[in-house]
Amino acid sequence: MSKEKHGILLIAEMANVSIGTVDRALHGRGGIKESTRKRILQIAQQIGYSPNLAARALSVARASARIGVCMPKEIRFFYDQLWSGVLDEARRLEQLGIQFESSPVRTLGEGDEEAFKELVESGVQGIVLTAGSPRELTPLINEAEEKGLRVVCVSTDAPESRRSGIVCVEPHLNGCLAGELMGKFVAPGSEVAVVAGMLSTEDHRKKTDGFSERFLQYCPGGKIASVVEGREDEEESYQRTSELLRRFPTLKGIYVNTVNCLPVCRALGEQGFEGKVRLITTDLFVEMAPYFEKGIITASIYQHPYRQGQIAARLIADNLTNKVDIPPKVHLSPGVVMSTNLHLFREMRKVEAKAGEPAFAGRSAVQA
Amino acid sequence: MSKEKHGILLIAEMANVSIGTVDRALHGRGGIKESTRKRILQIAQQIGYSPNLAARALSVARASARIGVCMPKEIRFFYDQLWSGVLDEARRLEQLGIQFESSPVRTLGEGDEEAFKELVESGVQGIVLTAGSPRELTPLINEAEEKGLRVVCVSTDAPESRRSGIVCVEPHLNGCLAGELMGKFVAPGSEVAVVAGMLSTEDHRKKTDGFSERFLQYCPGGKIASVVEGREDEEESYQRTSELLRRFPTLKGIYVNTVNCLPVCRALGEQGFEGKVRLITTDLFVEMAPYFEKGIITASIYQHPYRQGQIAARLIADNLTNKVDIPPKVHLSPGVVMSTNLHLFREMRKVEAKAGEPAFAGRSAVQA
DNA sequence: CTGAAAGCGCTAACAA
DNA sequence: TTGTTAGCGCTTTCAG
Repeated sequence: MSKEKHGILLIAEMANVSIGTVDRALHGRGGIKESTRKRILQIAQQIGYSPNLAARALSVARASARIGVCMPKEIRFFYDQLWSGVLDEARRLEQLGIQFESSPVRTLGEGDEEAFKELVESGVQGIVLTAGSPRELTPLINEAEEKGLRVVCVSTDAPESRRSGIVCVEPHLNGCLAGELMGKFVAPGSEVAVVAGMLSTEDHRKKTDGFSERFLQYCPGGKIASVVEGREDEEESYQRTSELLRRFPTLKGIYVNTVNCLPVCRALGEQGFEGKVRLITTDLFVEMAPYFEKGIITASIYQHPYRQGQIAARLIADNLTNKVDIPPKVHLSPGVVMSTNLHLFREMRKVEAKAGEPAFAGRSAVQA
Repeated sequence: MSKEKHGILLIAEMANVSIGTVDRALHGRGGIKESTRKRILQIAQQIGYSPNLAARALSVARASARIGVCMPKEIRFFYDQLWSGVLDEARRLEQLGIQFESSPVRTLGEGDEEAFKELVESGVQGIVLTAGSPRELTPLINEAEEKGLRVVCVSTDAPESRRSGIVCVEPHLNGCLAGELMGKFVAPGSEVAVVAGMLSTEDHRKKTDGFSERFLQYCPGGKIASVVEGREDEEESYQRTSELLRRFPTLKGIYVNTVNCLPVCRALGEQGFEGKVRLITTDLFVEMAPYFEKGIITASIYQHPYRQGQIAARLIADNLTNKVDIPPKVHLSPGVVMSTNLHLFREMRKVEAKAGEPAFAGRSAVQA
């Protein structure tokens, strides 16, 4: 048993030819009689042949494909998860001879043009990109695509460009979900507020719009009392929230559509609003945990950063190795984090101090 | 150029040993002097060695790991998604020379012992299993594990067995999440009810318990008015729900913890309870869509069947090819389906008829 | 037009 | 304790 032949060799035997000939048939190379090629393809079809990519990669020695990654290298929040997703997937794809190359940027939108250019010049065939400055990147992306590179945006889009695909949770939908939830959490006729980052940011505006739209739909007689800008600043967010609570003492809910929710939690807690105001936040990181437990955060809208990274990497790899079309849009459904399921998210895992281990002790993580 | 030596061979030459020795050092295998191991690791470190994964995959996949799949072949609901997850992943893993073999059972727990035995006898090295009849399967699983097979349960567990791992959404947690949601949806002091399949089923009982526990915690003064058994029967579920609504006209919420929710929806709709009773269901399939839109279903707890399948397949494959440990438990966080994000779930996708295409033009799907 | 054979880097079984 | 060697499945070159 288990002595069965495989792949190309099997086909060769079935067709009574050598593996060289099979190879020629399979690759449409010249120097083969049309009839034998037909016969061979026939057989391949029939046994459902599919090539062993590892073997191929090994044989051609050069990587069968190189993929570049251009994403923010921030170590906290969201982007670390996004990277994990890409890297975990990269590790598996390396077994197929696909190489990944990274050209990280410091923070979203900071120097991403240079980083992108660098990748293009290094000759990669595909790029995973968080488009921090879409306007500036668009021409570069178009140029790259023209040259035959596949560009897949992840998390942050460059919608006007001709990128091959985008993997994200739509901001508008993100807001909508928060709105629906809020609408169902609070009593009809309630007043709620939104704490955004900066409304000038496309992303935050869309979330705010989505929220308002859906909230009003699901909360009869409800009202958006105010939309304040926290400007991504700790202190400012805290102040503005406090002010908000003073101005609208009967407020029933707050939606924070940026990652910067801790100041809001603090304000809510210190001023005795816990339990009185439903707080819906965005994204997830360890520091939020205590606020879930105290009941200050009612729910958070989770964007699956790890999965986004994973999917983006896969899309490009599949396209490059198997010619699978890249779907123009992959829109994930956001998750809902509540105190019950909080501990199941990757972000809540204790960072286990992992002693340096030989690079080769292959390990691969699984997302939860 | 390019005539340079690489990898393990390079190290071997630098250390004046054979590649065999290098391999031993790198893998912490026995039978090597501590001093030479040190020296070799030293060098590896220094030249920044990283293994050629393609080569490794090729070398190790020689025994062509074979993995068996034993899951219900039901074409609707949940299990079709579970299969998709496994099969999509299988397709990718086949590129690494891993073979999958299936031994489907008709419905959960029906003839799974035979199916399982068959797989074991066919000589697979790992099995993905939905343990429909855990009691009966346990000895078989133990026997298999004893022989060195890796058994990973998915979705339905055999907790008493020595299976290598389980991938699932915990039923208890499932109920808890529903309970927390319900507790936050309805006003304090509300009465709600549970429609279970059969309380004799472990799974349904745990869900019911979780729900009660959390609901009472999050809804001050709340009460579980009744727990009825639908017994997985259309008509019976309908009748019992109607009766329930008659007996408790002020009911504020219902939690259906089985897939069989349509009769409940019907009852609710026909008797004019839409909007008055918050309905939380379990799982997702197309026929539920209209009820979301009409506002009859407020939310559904989603168990990510596709992902469960995917992960289970990966765990075994990683273990077999890369010796990665199988985590004893992978507990996914259930998703929350609401009308806003409904359309983003796989279950809602139109089934596209795909014409047959060359087997080797590999295609692979991506989950959303 | 077709066959034979040499690797690609790594693992594992067997020798020494 | 270490070295040698036979593959893994595929590409590619060189002979027929």
